[in-house]
Amino acid sequence: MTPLVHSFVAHFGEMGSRWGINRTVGQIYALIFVSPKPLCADEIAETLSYSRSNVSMGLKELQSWRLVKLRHVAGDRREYFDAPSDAWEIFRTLAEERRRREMEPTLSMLRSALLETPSCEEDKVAQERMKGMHDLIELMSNWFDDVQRLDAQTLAKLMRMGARVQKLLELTGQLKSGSKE
Amino acid sequence: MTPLVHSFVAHFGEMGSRWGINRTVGQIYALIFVSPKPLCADEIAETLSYSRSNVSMGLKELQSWRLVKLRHVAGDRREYFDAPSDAWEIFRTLAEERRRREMEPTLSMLRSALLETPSCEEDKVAQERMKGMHDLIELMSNWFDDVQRLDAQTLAKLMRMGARVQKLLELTGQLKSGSKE
DNA sequence: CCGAAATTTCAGTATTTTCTGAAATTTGAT
DNA sequence: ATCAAATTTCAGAAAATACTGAAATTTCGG
Repeated sequence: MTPLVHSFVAHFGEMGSRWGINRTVGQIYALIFVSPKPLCADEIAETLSYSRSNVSMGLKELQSWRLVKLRHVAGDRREYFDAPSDAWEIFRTLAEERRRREMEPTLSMLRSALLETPSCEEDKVAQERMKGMHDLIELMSNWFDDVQRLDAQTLAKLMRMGARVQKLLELTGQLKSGSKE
Repeated sequence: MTPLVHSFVAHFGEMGSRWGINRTVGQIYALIFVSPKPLCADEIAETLSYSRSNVSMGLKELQSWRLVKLRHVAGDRREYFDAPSDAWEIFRTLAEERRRREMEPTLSMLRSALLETPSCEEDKVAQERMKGMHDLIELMSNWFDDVQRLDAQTLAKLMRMGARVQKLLELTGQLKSGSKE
């Protein structure tokens, strides 16, 4: 590993724990991400000094997140892995997986809590707060879904506009109300 | 704790670990969030059956995330805590803190990696990938910054528009190119 | 400024998570 | 079908993290 790659890999290892993934998984991903060619488990285990079985588990985890893809090399029985190199694609995948793993379970918990009949004043207040949380998460979940469908270029354009979108919104608001009158 | 509150608290405890926070911290937050009045550390420790010192640490953590606010009750020396109940405000705070804790360190690591002179072909490829990641994170970071300044109402409107924003963008694109010709 | 009430710190323990190595299973070329 | 190469599983060891209780510190009413 070159010093450049080493510092990238180390950073992802440390960051991993702030996310839900552990150090090993973070490092494996970083290594695959910057590698010019697909890597096999043995190469990864060797480079990072982890046991073969630990790497096997890490790769399973990364596959479950759809962050790495399995490749086959002609005339080689081993499994090779590479990562999509397009940052947008990675972001989409991550957003989608997180929605599935974090937002959806929370939404369903909130929905069933909101169906309960509050048994006291305390529960009434609790439900109000939960309603606010539910509505926001649902809104964001749907938004993700919509945005997921935009192509990278449009998405980038939108982001670069940033707060200026507000101006656009005001403008269309005026057009609408203008047409009504 | 009523059964309703209990299930909410339990869910946050479990979810906590998918985030970077632990079970205790997740539960403390959930309890404060749905409580109709500010709570003091003793009440929290009692309700959740955690030691007083554990609750103290958890509250410190939540304060560092700016998810709970310290309150004082007249004629009572104890510290009471409550949580902003506006879901949008919470989302903003979280986005801001995560940017600070996750995006900024990564950006600075990437920036210094990109300043290095690549020592081999492998490093060249690595830098290309890092560049893609850097640019996306920077774009998102700036976008967060912009969006942070919009009021809740505008933000909600934007989200509800979802993918239809694209139409708006196409429209303005036409207006612009139209005015040039 | 005293002292009781409250909070924080921290060393040690408990629990959880990660990691390994050996054994079991799967895979695919012959 | 065979069997060696490759992958996976899993029980237990190692490491990291969370939690407690006692002691230290801070805080504020008097």
